Amino acid sequence: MNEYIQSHLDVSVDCVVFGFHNNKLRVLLIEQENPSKDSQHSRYALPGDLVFSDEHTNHAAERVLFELTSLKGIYLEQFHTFGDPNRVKKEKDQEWLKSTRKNPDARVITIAYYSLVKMEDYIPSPSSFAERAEWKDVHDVPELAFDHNNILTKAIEILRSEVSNHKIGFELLPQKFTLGQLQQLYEVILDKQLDKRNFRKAIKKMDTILALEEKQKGVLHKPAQLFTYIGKRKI
Amino acid sequence: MNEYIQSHLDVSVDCVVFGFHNNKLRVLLIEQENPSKDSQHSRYALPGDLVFSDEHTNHAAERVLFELTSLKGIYLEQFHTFGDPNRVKKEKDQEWLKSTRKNPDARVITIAYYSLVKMEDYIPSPSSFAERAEWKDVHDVPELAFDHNNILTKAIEILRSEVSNHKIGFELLPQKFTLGQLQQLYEVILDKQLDKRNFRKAIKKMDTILALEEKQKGVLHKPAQLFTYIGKRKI
DNA sequence: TACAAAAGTGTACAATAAACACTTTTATTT
DNA sequence: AAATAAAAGTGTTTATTGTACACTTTTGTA
Repeated sequence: MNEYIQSHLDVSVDCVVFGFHNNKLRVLLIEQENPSKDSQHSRYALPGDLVFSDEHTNHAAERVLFELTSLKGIYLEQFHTFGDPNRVKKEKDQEWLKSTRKNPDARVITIAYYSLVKMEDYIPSPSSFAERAEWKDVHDVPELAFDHNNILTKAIEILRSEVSNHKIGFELLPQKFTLGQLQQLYEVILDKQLDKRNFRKAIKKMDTILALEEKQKGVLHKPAQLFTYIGKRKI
Repeated sequence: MNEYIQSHLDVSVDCVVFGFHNNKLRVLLIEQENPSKDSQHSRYALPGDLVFSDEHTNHAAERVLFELTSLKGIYLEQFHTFGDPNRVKKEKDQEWLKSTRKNPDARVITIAYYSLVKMEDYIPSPSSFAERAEWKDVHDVPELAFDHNNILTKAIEILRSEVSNHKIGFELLPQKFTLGQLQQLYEVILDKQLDKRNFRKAIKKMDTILALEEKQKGVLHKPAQLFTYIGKRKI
């Protein structure tokens, strides 16, 4: 029988949390506390940390997100596990790990989760090793720690395919929204223009979108009717 | 900062390998070697084992499958990671682990992979702790070790949705196949009847299916034209 | 030569997707 | 009060795709 070298193998979770504001798709990043207090070395990362040995990985994702950003009770959906043995071996990664992890040399397998949140409802505030927690435009994401740029890319891919099927997306908007807002959200996520009439036809056919007896106020044009999403939350 | 209790957390891979024969969808199972040599206690499982600390998890899946079944060079696609801390804590699971693992009490997170193979090309033969390796009809799968019945269920779900989109499936058939065989395969996987004319219309529209200048031989009815799949292998 | 077994083939109808332009309503400005 | 700006709101036509449906052909065997 083989001998399994199991020392120094850790498991983490990373969370890709999407929001939408000012017509931009945003992702929640933290700035990792700078061990040497040399601000040159602090950098952005997805919120993520090690899984406790006795907790469900799904629970770990929720807990870690809360610990780093104070966002509470966010449902996260697992989408991929990243298992490259060298995914945390870059020099900068090692430097940071040495100052924070018990076994900085350990190889880390990470399970990635994603979520969509209404930015109005969740104001992140940093804690634990996060110096800052902030929403960044997905088009304006800097180089991230570890392989987090990869993870984000894969999350966006999945977000797009789910939005195309009208499975998710409403979670990013306020409870009451206009069809114009919903279309803009779709256009930003899918990165293409959609036909207004066809879009509205499709949305109105869905039985999970309810027209309210209420109109937009305080806009300098014809006020739009408000709608709400009454389907079961998928994300 | 939290103290991470990282002792006794292992990571494994489990492989769901599908085959097709005699008009049945089959899955490759191993029979775990019986530690007490009391044949009452041996049982079926998906091929799976711990990941080495320095190997890519994708590589681990391929290696483990080879070690347990001798199937070589099979591309496996990751589909889900199972992270319940109690997924190997049933009495029977513990009993088996005690006789084979260095840290039998360790919680084990498993990354599940699936693959489709031509049964004609791959004849499994057991090794390592596998007493036997055999193809079982998916409708006739016994109670499996750990949470492997769950894992299999999820794999079948994914297989169905990919086959519905004509993304995969051809990998289960011999290199040269008839449209009748392909339709039967689809019907078995999707568990529903398909219309022959509509099915053929759809398949012939695909540019990855090539009609050969060759006919079936030795059948006691009108021999069918043979086709082949020339698309890139997805699985 | 007739029988069994599966191969092979087309059309009509329904549903869905895609292209496309003008009128309406409100708040603000002059 | 009238003109303007800004986005809301609304239908029809055409193309594409999906679905339902039944008979003839070809081979090997009896």
